[in-house]
Amino acid sequence: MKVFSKNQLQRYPIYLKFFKELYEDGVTEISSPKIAAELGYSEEQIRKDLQAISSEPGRPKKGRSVAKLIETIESFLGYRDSAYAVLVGCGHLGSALLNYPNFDDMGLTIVAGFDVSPNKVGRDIGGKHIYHMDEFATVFPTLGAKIVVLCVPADHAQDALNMAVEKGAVAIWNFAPCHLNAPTGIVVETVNLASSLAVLSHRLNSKR
Amino acid sequence: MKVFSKNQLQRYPIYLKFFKELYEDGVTEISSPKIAAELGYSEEQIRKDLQAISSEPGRPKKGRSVAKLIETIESFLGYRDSAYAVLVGCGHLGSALLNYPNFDDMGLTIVAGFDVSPNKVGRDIGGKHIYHMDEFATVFPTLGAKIVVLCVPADHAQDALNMAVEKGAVAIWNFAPCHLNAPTGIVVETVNLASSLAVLSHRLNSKR
DNA sequence: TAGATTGTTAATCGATTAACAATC
DNA sequence: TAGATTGTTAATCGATTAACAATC
Repeated sequence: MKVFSKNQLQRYPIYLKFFKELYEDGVTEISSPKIAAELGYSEEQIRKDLQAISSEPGRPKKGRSVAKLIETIESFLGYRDSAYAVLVGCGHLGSALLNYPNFDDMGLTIVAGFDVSPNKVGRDIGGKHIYHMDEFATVFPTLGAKIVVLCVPADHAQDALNMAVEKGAVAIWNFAPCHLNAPTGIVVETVNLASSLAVLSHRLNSKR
Repeated sequence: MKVFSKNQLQRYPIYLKFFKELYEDGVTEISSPKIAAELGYSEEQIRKDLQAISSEPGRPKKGRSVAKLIETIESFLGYRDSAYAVLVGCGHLGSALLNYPNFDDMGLTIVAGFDVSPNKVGRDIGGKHIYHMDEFATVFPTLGAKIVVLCVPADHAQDALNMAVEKGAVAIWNFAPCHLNAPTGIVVETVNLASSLAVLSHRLNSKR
C-alpha cells in the first residue's frame, strides 16, 4: 500500500481549502504551477501529492478538475463518513473544541464531553452533554465512539489516556503539552501549542 | 550559525516538560538512553538535540544535570524574557487562548484582544481588554506587540494578516485552517487542526 | 579497572527537487 | 503544430540512525 508521510497528509486539508475557494469562485480546472504559485509548495510536490490519491491522471495543458479534486481529497481524508469521538476535559480549550462547528465537515462527530467540575457536569456545551469523569467507564463504551479528544491538564493526560484505552478508545487526539505513552496499535496525535510556539519564537529570534 | 529543523525545535518543549517532571521528582541527572526509553525518540537523536543547545558536554556514565537542562532549554526557547502579542478574533478558540495561563511561562505575553462583536468589545477576557477591530490601526502600534495570534475565520485570515503586517506585526501565529501569504521576513506559524486530524484519521483508517 | 554513556564520523533512509520524455 | 503541463525516473538534500573510539 502507498505510504503517506506526516507532512504530506498535513498538506491535503490545505489543498482542499484552496480548491473549495476556487470552486466558489467558479474555477473549474487548476494546474500544478498555479497551485504552486498560490500555496508556496513546489509544483513537483503538488503533482506527487495529487497523483498519490487520484484515480485519473491529470491532463497535460489543463491540469485537474477542481470539483473532482475536492471529491477525491474529501474521500481520502474520510470527510464523507463520520467517526465518533468524545472530548475529555471541558476547560477553556475543550469547550472551544466542543463549539467548533467544522469538525462535522471533517468527518469527526463529537458526541459528548467529560469533566470533573460540578459547574460543567450535567450541562450541555456546544450541544453536547457533559458527563462526570466517574461515569466514563460506564458511559463511554455505550456511545459508539472510538476517538478521545484529550483536553485535560498535562499532569492528568497520561491517566486519562490509560483509562480511555482501557475502555476501548483506539485513537487519542491529544491537546495536552506533553508526551504520552500508549500501547502499540493505539493512534496518538498531539497538537502541542508549546511546540508550535517554539518554532515561531526561534524563527523570530534568529531573524537578525 | 547552527540550523534547527522544525521537527527538532518542536521536540525541545517536550524535553522541557519531561525534565521539569523529573526535577519535581528529585531526579538530578539524566542520560540519553533513559530519556529515549521514556519519550520514544532514539538516544542518538536526543544526544544531538541536547548537544546542539548546551554549552557544556554531557558526562560519560552520568548524563546531564536536569536543572541545567531545564535552564538551557528555557533560555534557548526564549522563555526567560517575554515577547508581546495581541490576539485577533475572540471567538471560542480565541477566548480559550486568552484564558490559557501557560503562555506567560513560555515567553509569550498576550496584552490585548481584538474582535468585531459588540458582545465582546469593551469587555475583558482572560484579564485582557478587547478592542474593536476598527481600533486596530490606532491601538496596535501603541501596545508594543510584535506578534499577532490569529483566531479569525479562515475567510478573514488573509485580510487580518495583511492589516497586522501593515501596522508593524512581524510574526503571525495562525489558528485559521488555511494557507496564508505574507511578505518576506514575516514569520508565519500555523496550527492547523484539520491537518492534525488528517494525520489521525489516516493512521486510524490504515490500521487494517 | 570495567562499563555505561558520551560525542563524532559515516551510513542509511526518506522526502523533496530536478530533469525530461510523453501527451493533449 | 507548438507549448504548457503532465507523469516518471534520477539526483539532491537533509534528517535520522548506526558504528565506534573517547572518557569519566
